[in-house]
Amino acid sequence: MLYRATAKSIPCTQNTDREALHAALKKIGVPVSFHPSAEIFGENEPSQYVYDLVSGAVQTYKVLTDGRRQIGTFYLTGDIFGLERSRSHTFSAESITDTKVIAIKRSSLATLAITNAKVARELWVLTGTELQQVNNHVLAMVMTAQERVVGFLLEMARRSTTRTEVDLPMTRQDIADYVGLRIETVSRVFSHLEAVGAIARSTPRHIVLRDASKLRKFKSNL
Amino acid sequence: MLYRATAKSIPCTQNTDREALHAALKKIGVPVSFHPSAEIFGENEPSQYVYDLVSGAVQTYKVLTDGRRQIGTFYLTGDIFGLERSRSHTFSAESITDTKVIAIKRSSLATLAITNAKVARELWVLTGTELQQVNNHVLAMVMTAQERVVGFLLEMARRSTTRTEVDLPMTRQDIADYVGLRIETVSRVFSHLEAVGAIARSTPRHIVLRDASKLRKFKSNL
DNA sequence: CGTGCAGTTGAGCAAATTCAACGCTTGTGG
DNA sequence: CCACAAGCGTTGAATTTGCTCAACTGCACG
Repeated sequence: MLYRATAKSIPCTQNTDREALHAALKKIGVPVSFHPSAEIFGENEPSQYVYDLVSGAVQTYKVLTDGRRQIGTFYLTGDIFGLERSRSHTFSAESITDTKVIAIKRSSLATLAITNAKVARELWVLTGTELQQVNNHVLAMVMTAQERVVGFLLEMARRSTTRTEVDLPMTRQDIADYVGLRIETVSRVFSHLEAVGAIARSTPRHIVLRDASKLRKFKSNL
Repeated sequence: MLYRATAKSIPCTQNTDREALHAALKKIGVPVSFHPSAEIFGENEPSQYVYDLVSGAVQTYKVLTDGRRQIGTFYLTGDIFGLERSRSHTFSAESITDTKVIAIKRSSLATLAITNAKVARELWVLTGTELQQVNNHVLAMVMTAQERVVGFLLEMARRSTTRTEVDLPMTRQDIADYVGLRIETVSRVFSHLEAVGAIARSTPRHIVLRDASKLRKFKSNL
């Protein structure tokens, strides 16, 4: 299994370190599979495992008392999730598609981190990257509907292999709950982006970025 | 100088650990003072120091290309800020009021963390708490204007010594830029809260929580 | 005593939500 | 194989929320 490089934007850490981490985790973890919409862990559950996402897609979320749902993060192939300081998870996690992970016991990981300094630092980098992403999420939340959806699309494209085509594993509802909009608003933005020729849709889930520069103009901020 | 306990909600760490950290930082750091609105560090500057806030108030922020400003966090007495994984700061930091800090060289802190395991863990706890707070910030951003402002007030009250009275060090603009609303909207919510008897204002900055349960009803979520 | 800044308030407007209907695809049972 | 129900996505019209623009107050400072 070859892992996609996900930490290219962090200059102080080589991709090789990340790949070394994946390799190390593979040795001490066990493979687990999930069907779509399966709960991987629940909010407030003790956080016993860390997960290395081999294939598929996962989202973390919280359900508010008014029934609304906020999605914290989408994780794609090569991402590591469930790594939390606190004893219990602050979000729930569920598979979006058919998903394969390597589940690593926290205790095993702690042992590994002690013996392997590179692994320890890579885990530290990982949480730092997570913090940075959540900060960006806050920034996204003050943008207009268009900017949020475009930002989401560009982010997904950046994380995809092709960079110009995106296969969205999640529903419109998931996207809406991620960017903090209603499902209809997300749909309208998609339609508008297609109408002005910025994107094309073969199916609702398969998006082609026809004009990335035009797309970026819709999301000039930051 | 006695430090206020800020980590009461984290059961696995005693306040004594936090106080030990403050004491240790005081030994290896140097005291620095700032006038109001002074830049403590800038976005993208190399992060050379970590700061222990002795008195006053500090905010971190980012300025977007459209001129708007997003405030990341408000730091009050006893908080530690500037602790970042990356080589350079992702936010700017400025003093809100007259402010005294202990500035600790990153390198000194690293040395200390190696020799003192308790300090090392406390720093880890610190960043974890930060991540949790930013996650809460994302949640806040999908709430209504009232819920955001009430949430902000309750949070400030929780961090204050009295719990029922708040002396806001920041302007309405700062609050607005924190919760992602316009200054007028923030002002209107304050006025409304006062009209229904949930709060009282002697000056615009001094808020008395007259009816905390009524206040909490405005912010039922989470 | 005027000037400037912080905060408040009002009226009209724009953006996103709400409510509702409808199309497309998929899967299931007759 | 077709009928039909269910889920996902899209679209339209009315409504609501928060924003924009504007005026005005109170206070601090020169």
